[in-house]
Amino acid sequence: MRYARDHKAATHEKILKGAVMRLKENGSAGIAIAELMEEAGLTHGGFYAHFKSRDALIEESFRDALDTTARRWRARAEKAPKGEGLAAIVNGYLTREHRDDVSGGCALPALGAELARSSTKTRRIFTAKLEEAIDLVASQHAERPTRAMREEAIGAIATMVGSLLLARAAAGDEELSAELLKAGRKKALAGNESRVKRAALHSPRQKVSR
Amino acid sequence: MRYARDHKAATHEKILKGAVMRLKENGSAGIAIAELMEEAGLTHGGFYAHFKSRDALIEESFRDALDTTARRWRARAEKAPKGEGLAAIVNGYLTREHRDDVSGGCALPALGAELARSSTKTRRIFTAKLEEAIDLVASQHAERPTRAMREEAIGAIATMVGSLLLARAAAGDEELSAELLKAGRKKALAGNESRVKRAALHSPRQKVSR
DNA sequence: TGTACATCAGTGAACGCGCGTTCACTGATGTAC
DNA sequence: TGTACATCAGTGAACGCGCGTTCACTGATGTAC
Repeated sequence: MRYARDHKAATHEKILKGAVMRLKENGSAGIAIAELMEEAGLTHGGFYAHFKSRDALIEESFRDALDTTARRWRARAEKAPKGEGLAAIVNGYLTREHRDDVSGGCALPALGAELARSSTKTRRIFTAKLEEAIDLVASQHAERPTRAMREEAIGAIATMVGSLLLARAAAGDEELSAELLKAGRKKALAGNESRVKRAALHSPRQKVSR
Repeated sequence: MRYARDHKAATHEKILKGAVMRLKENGSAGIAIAELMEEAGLTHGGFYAHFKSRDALIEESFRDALDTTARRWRARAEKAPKGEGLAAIVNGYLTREHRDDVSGGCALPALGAELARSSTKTRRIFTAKLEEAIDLVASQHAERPTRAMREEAIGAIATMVGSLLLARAAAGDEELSAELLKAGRKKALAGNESRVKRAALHSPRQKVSR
């Protein structure tokens, strides 16, 4: 072969990652094959050696974005000290940095509306990943999970996603946008005051990978 | 003139309302002029007697969607009995009916991600309307608004928008989707238990116009 | 009251551009003998 | 070890389609006289 054994897989990955960034940043309409291939250092004709069609690429991009997002939630939770997992997740999520990093950030605020109109298959992947995230957030409490804790976890996730979505839309108004992040952190963590140090609410700038 | 005095304005409105529905349902990429005009009973060429360009139509559609959304929040709050405004807003918002009515529903979960990448002008309209909604929610308490109440209102709105967004994306899994709505209602109203009858949480099916 | 002209929302053919997709071809490397 | 052939990621011209936009034209009504 002309290239190293894993050369093709690497090119596939390169194209895919570019597509994921564009997908989150501009939606599926923002994915243009020629542009994507040029960015990967190739010409547009070669695209079809890697993907069956543009639609297939988009589907794979959704899947990859959701996978990556779920993996990050897990990593963040595992890294956090016992009993402070939720605060670590929330305070790592609702930051200015995450708000300003649409292409690299969480898939849910960026893709939620498009997910709602995507294929059944893609939406099944979404619900599976969301269940993972719910379990993960619910299990941040020391005790064993209960129905009430599951409900609380769902509410916290919804609050996080909604806050980030609105904070991004309001990004032109820095003050309002910052308020959205702060109120979101407080709301997402409300109901957990007993466990969470109030101080955590005031140190949202901590370095946490997304 | 060939038509009634307000005929042109009526046609303009008809095209616009169709565009708003498509915008919320499929995003700006879902707006096709020929299709839109056909639905309005006209041929595509006539479009330019009403709008300068497709982009101008999209901008006006964003504005109209945000206006309508703000107007509805106000109407719902005014209709509600004193002291139960927040519950009325939340329980009218997080319903299956609203979840399933993307084209007719709230603009924020449907357009949030696109708003983030729209023109400065459009985003300024958004922040103004959001401020209205915040004031409205914050003023649902009997007392006079405080900073803490403003923060709580922002958190409640973020929770509502996030819940609806995720409930729509999860619509294929009816159980999970219903859980998202329910947990969202609870979370949005948390911190207001003293004022809100717990019963309100259990009657989300009430008829409330959106 | 009647006639000529101006107006203008709407028509529908035509244009042009972007973009996804196809396809014959390239050329470096691996494999068979 | 050397030669012929197969492989296949990548090239780039070409095709075709959808769609936004333009434009000359229509025809019913209002207005001027």
